Amino acid sequence: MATGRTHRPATRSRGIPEATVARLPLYLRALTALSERSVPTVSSEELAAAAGVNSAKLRKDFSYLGSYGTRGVGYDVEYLVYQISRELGLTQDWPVVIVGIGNLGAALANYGGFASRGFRVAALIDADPAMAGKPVAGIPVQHSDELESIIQDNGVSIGVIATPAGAAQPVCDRLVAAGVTSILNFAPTVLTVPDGVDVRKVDLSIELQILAFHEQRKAGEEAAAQTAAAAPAPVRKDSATDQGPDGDVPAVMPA
Amino acid sequence: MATGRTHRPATRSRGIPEATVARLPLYLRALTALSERSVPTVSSEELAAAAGVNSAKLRKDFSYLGSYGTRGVGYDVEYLVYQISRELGLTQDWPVVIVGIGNLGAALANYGGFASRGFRVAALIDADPAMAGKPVAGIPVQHSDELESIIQDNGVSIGVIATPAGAAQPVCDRLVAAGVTSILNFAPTVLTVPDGVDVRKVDLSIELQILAFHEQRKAGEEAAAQTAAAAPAPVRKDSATDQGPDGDVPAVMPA
DNA sequence: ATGTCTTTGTGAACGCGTGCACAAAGATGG
DNA sequence: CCATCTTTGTGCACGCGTTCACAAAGACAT
Repeated sequence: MATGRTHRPATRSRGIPEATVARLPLYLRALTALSERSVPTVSSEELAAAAGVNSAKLRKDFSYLGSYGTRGVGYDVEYLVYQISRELGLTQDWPVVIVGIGNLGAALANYGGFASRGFRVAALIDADPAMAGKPVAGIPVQHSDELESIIQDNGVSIGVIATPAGAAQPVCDRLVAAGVTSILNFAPTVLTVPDGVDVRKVDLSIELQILAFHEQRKAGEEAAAQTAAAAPAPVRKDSATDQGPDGDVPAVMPA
Repeated sequence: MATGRTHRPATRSRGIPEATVARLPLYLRALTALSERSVPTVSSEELAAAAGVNSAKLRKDFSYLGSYGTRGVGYDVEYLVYQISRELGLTQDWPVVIVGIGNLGAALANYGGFASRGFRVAALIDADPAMAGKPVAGIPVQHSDELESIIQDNGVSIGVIATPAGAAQPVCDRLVAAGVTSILNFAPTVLTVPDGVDVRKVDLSIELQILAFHEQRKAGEEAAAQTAAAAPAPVRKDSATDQGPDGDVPAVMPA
């Protein structure tokens, strides 16, 4: 999972559990595919398989939205698409700004999945004056000086941060001060925001590290002890005898 | 959170809870920053603040790894960096292939966070023959025909999929058949893999939709009923009286 | 109209994750 | 060597999320 919500202790928003909200876009995507194939109805079992979840979980998720199914038949695809879209707030248009137009920012600007779901890239913003005016994905990049006016003129409430780590917090502060209340953060930093502002984080490096953990387990399930002995472990600092430079003695659990 | 693990029912890997594993990279990043500033020790309170988590949670997380702290003092930064790195499997080199060198794939290839953590981009692979040989991030792109041999020659066990949605499952199948057992998927699709293969998913569109949900709640906490009445809701299919085309009558809960 | 069959919606049990609160451990000063 | 102070490590309770299993509801055939 490349994401982690920034605290918010599972604030069950109006009775819909956070875990359910996180799955709704998944259902929506599967339903949209069915809709394009003109499939009229779908059972919880089929839809769950398409979304990669347990069917009981899916039914419970939908039960939080209301009773939208028909027993013995299933769910009306079009109707459900509309209900989920409305619940997620996708029936309205969300102007979004992307700050930091490097490789990743450019990739995001070109990403088609935004426009198709009610998200509109209102502006691309970068701190580099040389970038200003250059079109990326058909939109001219604007300089960060104009950040505040862009936010206010377009009524932007969602900001995407794709800057280097060091610039993320200052940019975040300016976005929030200008009126942004939801932030998607791609910079590898912990952002501090006031109450009432939502932050979601996408961290590519963390995802890989989690994969590496499981990979290591799979690979070294039998040869684990061997590698542990071979790797040079830093000596644990013992405050009483701490005078020489760090040695190469492998750390062993003291008795 | 831009990620969601693909089932694996919280498989507590060797006693370390999945939730803890997901936080270890966060601690590691904070610790690395401290290490660069030559800070010798850190308390759970300080480190927790830097990582953006509760200090009790942090201590419990570390307790799964062992007793690496000193009461009254805190944790030795260098020692802890090593222990977490080892636990995550970052003391060894992980060759990684990136498949699909579009905007996103190129951004990933250029992303510095990989190399700095023991991940090495072994190859860039794309299906477009016109891309073959073109250098991206200093690495020449190779054609998908060579996917299997690249995987095997380099002993790659982690693959990153940054292709369009339609190509993701076939690419995934080929990766798995060639020996890859961990996949980081950026394509907006549910991947089906055999047991023993880990899949993590990063979905930009889903993250934005979750933000939109909370944004909508914040914005329309008082004007909710109003917008619901204004939006044109598709009529619910009533199987008994289903003859005309869809009307515009707002759907209302039947008595 | 009645019976059968399918599929939903949900009550209930269970397990994981979180956070409190405190005892144990060690450092530090006199 | 003893007292005090800091900080870790963890037992415990609570709440969220998941899953099972089944009753209720409706479609459909006869």
